Amino acid sequence: MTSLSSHLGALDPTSDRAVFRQIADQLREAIDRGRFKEGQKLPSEAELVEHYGVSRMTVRNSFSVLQGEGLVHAEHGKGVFVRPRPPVRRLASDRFARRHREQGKSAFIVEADAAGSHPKVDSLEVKEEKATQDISTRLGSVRRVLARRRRYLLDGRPVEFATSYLPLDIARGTPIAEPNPGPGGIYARLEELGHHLDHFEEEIRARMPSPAEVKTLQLASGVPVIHLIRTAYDTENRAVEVCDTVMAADAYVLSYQLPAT
Amino acid sequence: MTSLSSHLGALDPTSDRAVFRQIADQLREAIDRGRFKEGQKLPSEAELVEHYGVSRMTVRNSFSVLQGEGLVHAEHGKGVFVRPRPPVRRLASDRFARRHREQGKSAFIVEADAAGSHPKVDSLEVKEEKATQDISTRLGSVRRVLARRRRYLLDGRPVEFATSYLPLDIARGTPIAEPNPGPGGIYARLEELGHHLDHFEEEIRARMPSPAEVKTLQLASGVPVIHLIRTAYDTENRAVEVCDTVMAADAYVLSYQLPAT
DNA sequence: CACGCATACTCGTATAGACGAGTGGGCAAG
DNA sequence: CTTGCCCACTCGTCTATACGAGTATGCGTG
Repeated sequence: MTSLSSHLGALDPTSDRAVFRQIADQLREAIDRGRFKEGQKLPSEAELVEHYGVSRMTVRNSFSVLQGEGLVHAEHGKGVFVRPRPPVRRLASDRFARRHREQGKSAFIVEADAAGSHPKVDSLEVKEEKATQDISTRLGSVRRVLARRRRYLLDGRPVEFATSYLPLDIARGTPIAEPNPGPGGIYARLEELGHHLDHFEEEIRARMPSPAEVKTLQLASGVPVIHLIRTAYDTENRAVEVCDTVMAADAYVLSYQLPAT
Repeated sequence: MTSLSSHLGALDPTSDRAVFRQIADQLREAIDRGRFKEGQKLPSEAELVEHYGVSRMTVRNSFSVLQGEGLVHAEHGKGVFVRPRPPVRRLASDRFARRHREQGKSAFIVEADAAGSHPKVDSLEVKEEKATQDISTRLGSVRRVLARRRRYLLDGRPVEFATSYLPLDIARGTPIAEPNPGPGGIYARLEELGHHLDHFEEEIRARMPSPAEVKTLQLASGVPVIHLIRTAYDTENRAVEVCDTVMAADAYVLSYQLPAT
């Protein structure tokens, strides 16, 4: 009677449920019940092979099910672990209100500092480029745009990758085209330039990440991304900026406040 | 020279990239380039085994990578197909505005009809039950609640599963406790009962579905869910309803309009 | 023509074995 | 004691094989 028996039961050979699914079910239930806690190591493949009397590929198949669900992750040479739920970043719908634009630091830095995290922004890239069909449509048929790319990290972990697109006639030759646009970010600069912001429109999708996104955000398998596309409109109802953001879904909760009118 | 060669290249034995990843890469690229179109069948496992000269498990491993990315799905006895992007349902942030509450039919039915789809609502369940810790907190420490559960289908496909929770002192004995609450839905009834709605708060998360959610929403592998929790507040700032919604992420785009003030 | 069956092709499940590579601990040499 | 190597244990990759089960097609029988 190994210690595994206390957490995991036996297989039901009469069940028509596949063996690897039964094993995955038992592991999932043990995790849900807290028998295996966050960050804790699950039994090794070899141990499960012995416990259940199945082949190694069957056990690996079970693990791959749980990986796909985002419940566990494997580390080469170490073991398979219950995936810890990282602290989430809450994005409130008023995060672009003017009153948050006073300070010199970016909203991301200020907010993360307040939450006791160590924020960082890297892979800054600012360049002019051809607009994609989608961006062009959103900005009102512009051909070329200024693209500002940056990646946000929290405590060393990349959590978000964002690109802002602005029409060249607005951004060229202004602080917006500088790597550091100054206090209050590009929205403060836009208003200084006479483009008074009226409202934002945000589109939200969720999907599995592309291989490139997995790399950039160092995503574990089984973690989707939230894809947010924000368009900023000025008081003349002209789209002055489109911000395309891809976030690690396990690190974010988006929050919106809506009037009931 | 089989027809596969026109779409798929050869393996690079000198690469340190795993063979199954190289195969997945080639298939992914062929799909991205449109060489395999939506709904189209990919080469069978046996064909790829022959084309690449690898074992069947290696080919299956490639397919499982693409399945995890939500790019393809397998059908037993038929083949592996490029997963079609279903038509998405766009949820606008003004979808609960009073002006949309006039008609007799539910917002879901009206909207889907307008889009030319065939909507359906099923698995209606209305019952009193004990509030979970989370729901109780959101509703302001209530012990028991009225729960209204329903599932939404579009053209026969389940796309959304929602549960509304209301405090018993508000809902008991009212049309809200009936399976069909009448024109304008429960928000119209709440206002008739004197609970004038002031604003909503929506929390959005994305994650991989639980096995139960996979079953209820008939989700293909590699499709995340959007988890939306909406709280409705009346003019006295009391939470009068919490609606917990799980949506198939490939069927939805959420859209929010935000003031820039 | 209609039905039913055989068959071939598809993916699903499972076994057994082999070697590679990352990790960490213990032991021996310096 | 410190350094460095070896070894045991971990997961990663790949092969070869077997049988099961769902699907589609064609052919022969009635």
